[in-house]
Amino acid sequence: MVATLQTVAARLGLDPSTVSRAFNEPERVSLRTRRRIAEVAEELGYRPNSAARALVTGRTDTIGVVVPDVANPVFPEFVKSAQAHAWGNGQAVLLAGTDESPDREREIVKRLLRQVDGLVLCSSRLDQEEITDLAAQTHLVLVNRRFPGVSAVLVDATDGVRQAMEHLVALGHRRIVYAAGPERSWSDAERRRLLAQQAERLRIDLVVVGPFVPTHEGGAGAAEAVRATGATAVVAYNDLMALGIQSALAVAGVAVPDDMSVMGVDDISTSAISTPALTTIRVSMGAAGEASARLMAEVASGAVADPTVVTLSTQLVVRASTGHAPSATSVTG
Amino acid sequence: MVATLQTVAARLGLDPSTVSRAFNEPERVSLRTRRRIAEVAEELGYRPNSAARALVTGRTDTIGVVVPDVANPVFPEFVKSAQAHAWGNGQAVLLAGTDESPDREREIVKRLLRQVDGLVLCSSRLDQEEITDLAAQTHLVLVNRRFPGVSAVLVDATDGVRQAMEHLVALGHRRIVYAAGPERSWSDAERRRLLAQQAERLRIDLVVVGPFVPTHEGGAGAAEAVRATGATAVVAYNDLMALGIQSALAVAGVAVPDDMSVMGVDDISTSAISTPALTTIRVSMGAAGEASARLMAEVASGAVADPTVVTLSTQLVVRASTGHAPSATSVTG
DNA sequence: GTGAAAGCGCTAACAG
DNA sequence: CTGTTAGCGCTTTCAC
Repeated sequence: MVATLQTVAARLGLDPSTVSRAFNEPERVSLRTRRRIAEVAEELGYRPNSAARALVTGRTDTIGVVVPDVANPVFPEFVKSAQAHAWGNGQAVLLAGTDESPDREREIVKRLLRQVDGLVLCSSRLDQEEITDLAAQTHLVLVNRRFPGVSAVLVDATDGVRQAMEHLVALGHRRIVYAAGPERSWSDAERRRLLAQQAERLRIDLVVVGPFVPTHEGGAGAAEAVRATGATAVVAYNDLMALGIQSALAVAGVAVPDDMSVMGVDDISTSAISTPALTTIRVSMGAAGEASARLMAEVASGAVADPTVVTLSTQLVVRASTGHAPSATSVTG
Repeated sequence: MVATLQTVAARLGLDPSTVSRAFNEPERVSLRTRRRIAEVAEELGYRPNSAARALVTGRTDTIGVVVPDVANPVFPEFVKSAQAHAWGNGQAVLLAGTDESPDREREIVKRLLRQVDGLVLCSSRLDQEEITDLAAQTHLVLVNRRFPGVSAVLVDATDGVRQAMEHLVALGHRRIVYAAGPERSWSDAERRRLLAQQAERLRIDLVVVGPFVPTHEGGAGAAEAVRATGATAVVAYNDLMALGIQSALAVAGVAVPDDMSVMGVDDISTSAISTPALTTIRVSMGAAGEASARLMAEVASGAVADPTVVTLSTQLVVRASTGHAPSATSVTG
């Protein structure tokens, strides 16, 4: 038999409402009663029933976090940070993974919708119309996707991409290939755009191959196409792919960075300890998680939620995989 | 204005209970009415209010998953699998990380207790008394910890450890060091026990150093102590530590596996692509996640929940980090 | 400073 | 097959 407010109240000859107040508006209850209540509540092991509370207040103190793939190394850091900060704001986190499937994402969002105060959607693949619809029904924070009128946490790869391209050009590369990620991804489109812009500015060739599945395997599968372009350096959609490309190149007898420089995006923990260590454009997913949680907390506090866009900057981390200049024979420029 | 059962019912001149039945016990409602309800519900965008449902049914269709560290590479796979399977069973997953702190774990459990149908506790550091208490209040599944009368998913390292020790002995190692993990960890105690047992059986020396923090940094910090033992092979509490040890040994000019063999436990994804690739005792956290979700689903279905213990076996994966025999000079046996 | 009463949205007997 | 009724545990006016 679980203790409820009524149990506690009855035990003290009080009304449930008083006990409720003792927890929610302590200043409106005399110190003496408050203490007696605290004591009995503790003794009975009273814990508030969140469903009952949610039913009357309309708030669940829970947010939903939806990511494409929980096991993809970029997300754990994001989820960890988001969870920790949400918790600090009194919110629990419902986590779900879409397996990169829009259908699944739709289904998840639909089910989660009414049991959370807000939804954080990472790299959402939903249609514009669906996003609009959703934004009307709940508080929404988009990560890695920009949408008019909706709060978002965006990674601005401008700095990182500029540094990356300048780095490669300084090393003597004149033809660079981008191994693209998921077709409908906002991040991918953004990276293409920035790379093209820098390539033009620096007057070098940029060629794109893909799309590829943004995993280690996807990268391994991309290696052949990458080589076929005749480029001396490859920038992959993310570190996982870059690592996969490195592995496949190693198997094919292509030396990194001597025959081909490799670069990723994210700076997942493995990148620092791979061989060769991977040069990468660092994205702080922890910061992204924190920002998401903060936006959600503002929303929950009932603040007038003007859509807010938080932009996180990126930075090049140079490691061994782009360490040397390309060998003379492979330079085309 | 959000649509409720009442809204839908009113629109059709029906009673809310009929609409409720249309969703929960469709066979008790005529096809015609059911269709009209479906149509209006769709049109109004009706979504059930889970708080209201939970309040009356007593079930939240949500389970809590508590892990020490969301970003620790062993857990994402676990969480992913648990979430996916729980979802398949109609349950959402509330995720929380304890930061390896018992106090935080206590606090989390306390808050989650009344908003879930059950709790999956990974590597819990709670006191025995607290576990007993908790088991009385909710459905409990322990992962990596055995406790009388409580369902659990356990990793049986027996096979893996035996294979590991035989492998090392076959390579000529006669003195092996175990770099221990967290003091209060059931897994750590278990690994010590099994290693000692095998060492005795195989008549070789086993020495233990630690405890260390079970991270890459913790491993790096352990390297010196490991060397000081004069052992020719080290088994670390987990892959993260093993990788850290490898890094630190490399810096110190100790060749792996020539001067020292290194072995971990878990087979996290990084282990396969580190240099040298890490020999490890593979633990399938995905299987553990699935098993946890299954136990929780049984519990939720109201089945008489005899405590069930699921045991997962382990297997040695040999890679380069134990590839050679120890060099002659360093063999003591 | 505390009590009384109403109701959040839904389900679960029980009637009809 | 459908309507009626009651109530889950809590918060929130409104009285006193």
